[in-house]
Amino acid sequence: MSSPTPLLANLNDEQHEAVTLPPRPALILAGAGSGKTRVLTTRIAWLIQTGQVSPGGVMAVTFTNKAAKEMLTRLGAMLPIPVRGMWIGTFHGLCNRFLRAHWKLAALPQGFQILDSSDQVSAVKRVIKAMNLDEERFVPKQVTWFIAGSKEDGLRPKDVQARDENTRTMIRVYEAYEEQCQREGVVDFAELMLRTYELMRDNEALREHYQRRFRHILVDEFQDTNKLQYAWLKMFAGPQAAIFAVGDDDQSIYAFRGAQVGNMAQFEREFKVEKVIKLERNYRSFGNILDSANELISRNSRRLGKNLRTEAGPGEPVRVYESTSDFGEAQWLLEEIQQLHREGMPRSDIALLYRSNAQSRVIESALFNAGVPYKVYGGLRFFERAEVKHALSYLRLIENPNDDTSFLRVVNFPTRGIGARSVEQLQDAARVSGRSLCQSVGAVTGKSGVNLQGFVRMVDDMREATRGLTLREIIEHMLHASGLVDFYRTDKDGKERLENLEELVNAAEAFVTQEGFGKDAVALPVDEVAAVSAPQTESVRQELAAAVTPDAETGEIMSPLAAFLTHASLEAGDNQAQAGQDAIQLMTVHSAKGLEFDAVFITGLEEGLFPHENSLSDVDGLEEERRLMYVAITRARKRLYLSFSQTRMLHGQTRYNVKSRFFDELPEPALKWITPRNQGFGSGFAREYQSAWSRGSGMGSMVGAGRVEPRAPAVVPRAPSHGLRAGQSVFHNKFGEGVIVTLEGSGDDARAQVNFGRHGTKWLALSVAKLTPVE
DNA sequence: TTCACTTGTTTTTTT
DNA sequence: AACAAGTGAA
Repeated sequence: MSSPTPLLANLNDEQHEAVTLPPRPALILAGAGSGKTRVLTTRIAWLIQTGQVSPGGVMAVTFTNKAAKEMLTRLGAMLPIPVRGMWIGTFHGLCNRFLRAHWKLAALPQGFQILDSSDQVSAVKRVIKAMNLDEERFVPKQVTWFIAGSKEDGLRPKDVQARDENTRTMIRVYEAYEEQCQREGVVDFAELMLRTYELMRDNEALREHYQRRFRHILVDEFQDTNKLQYAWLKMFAGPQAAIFAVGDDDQSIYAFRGAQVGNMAQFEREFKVEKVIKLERNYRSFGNILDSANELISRNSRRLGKNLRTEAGPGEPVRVYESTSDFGEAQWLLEEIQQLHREGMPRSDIALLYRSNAQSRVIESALFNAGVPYKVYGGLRFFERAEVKHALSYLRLIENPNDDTSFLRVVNFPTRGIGARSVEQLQDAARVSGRSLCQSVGAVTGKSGVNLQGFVRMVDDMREATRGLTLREIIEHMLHASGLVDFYRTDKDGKERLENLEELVNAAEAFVTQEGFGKDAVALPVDEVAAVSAPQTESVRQELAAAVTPDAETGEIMSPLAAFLTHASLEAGDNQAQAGQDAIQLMTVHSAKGLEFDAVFITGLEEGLFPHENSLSDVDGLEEERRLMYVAITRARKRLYLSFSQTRMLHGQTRYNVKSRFFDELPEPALKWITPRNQGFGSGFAREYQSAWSRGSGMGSMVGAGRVEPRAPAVVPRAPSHGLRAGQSVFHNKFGEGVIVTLEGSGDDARAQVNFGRHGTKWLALSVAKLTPVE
């Protein structure tokens, strides 16, 4: 290195090597907490600063808006020059950009709108209804899943293999759904990707243009890419671009939605990556935490292989706590948290993680009752709230009256005497004429027809009245003219909803001022024209120029309203924007990915819950659960707590659980089983004991081995004639030790449901099976 | 058309 | 337990 750049000053050797790799396909295996984002952004800055590429020649793709924003922010701090013309964004955001510029070639209307997942389900539902199919057999959600899955495999209806009658029908639905979307001028998320991919594939001039342009393509979280995204990247990269893929196969936790970890190995092979660089030095956690993570994940097969190390020393042990009930677990969490907070740890540096959302309830009530501020992630997001979706539907109808999804959503909300019957008539009429609902209102006779026409006129009036107004004024007018404001004002719990509608106005205002609306839609084609004005393909230049030709009527390239609606679908808003007070962080393990905290509590570590019972059937499922656990562990900086409970309320009934197998996969020396404290609520009931049962499977490193006392179950079940009770530990010759979950029947019919941990939960006839009580 | 009641469902989630 | 979706009566 002739002149050391300050950019690279604080990188370790591995990072340095990754950042300064020659412009060839590269694969970086970046462990948790190894400075992945840093490498990614420094690489971009370095490439630009050393003049190897102009900002316009860089594309950087992420999965979430958050990651994209973070990358932009960090880059902004590194580079003095504004990063204009760089394509940094999510896969879908970049596709949106692309399709806004090439809408004509993509056969889309200029103002095409994007369906979010719930819109998509209701659109599919309509197709299923229109085709007179049985909704029991063809569940809209599942069919939607099928369609999205097909698209993510790059398959159009004609390409999908019709293995059986069922699939054949779903393909017909897929086909009809596509027609419907095209007719209504809407696209779903997968369509954004597929449409972009196909246009690149089929249009040589465009392909050459973009392939020549992007010299460097950087991909974050590569392990989460699906088949289509992989093909998409290949299409944009062409033969000469350098793809810089960063990922961690051990953190692949989205296989259930189509992510293919195999893409990493495939990439290595297909792009002839000479040397895979591993970032294994961890800057986040102490040794005991990392040892636990390493040991656990080593149980997975088919890994690319990677071991995290730290120079921070072992730190504190990983604390393990067993509780008799989920309630007790929550109490313990509460006390532990308060202790940490008293010791000076900010609440926002403490995370409570769980496998599934339903588990948050108990914890929430414990925190709530104690008056501890907390924040739950993963609830309804802003743009997904019913009242906001209603408002957005009106706005969409102003923009595009043929958007039937929106039409149906609000045609009778607030109620205006248009019931199911009227809507059905209207849909029939529309089907016959092949036109949109809005265009078909004239065909419905009688009182229904009058009401329907009244609705359409109302929307038309809105469109007329808001012409030329600012975005804020448009929304305010719509809120009143639609009757939404009046409706929620009289509604008994409409106050909060009204506030959300007010918030929508603010969001729009912020969108216009801060973002500079339609940044993606407008500025980029303009940039694109500039970028290609030189010796590029003339046809592409013309195409791009056409895309930025203003609308003859309004003079706008894309209306602020259309741009805002796009923004609303592509970026659903924060999960729950509770004011910035210092609060405990509650979230699922999935949503914790990418975050880090001083103290992390992983709760509900029970067989059937974590690992989840639905994942136990196959090896892949279990390995994904293990990766999930790995992700959870590696979120912790200083302290890690693991907890489980013998009983838990689930779906309204008490379940008896066995501790998670993951405990057997952690290094004993790193763990410390902590003694239950006096819980301090009432006498006789809630004192917790270490049960003999829990010590069964070889956890030799128990501390304080002397205090084995008979367990006092939280709720003492009645003892029937066979002498067994729910919650009791039993031994079975074949399945080993288990816990009785439920008992049914009596005499010869008596049956027991027993949870045998890794052997699963079984129903056993007591007259046949020999169950020996263990105590 | 609407309201009250019954029934069924319940992993993880971004765009 | 909690919520959505469906059903039946006014």
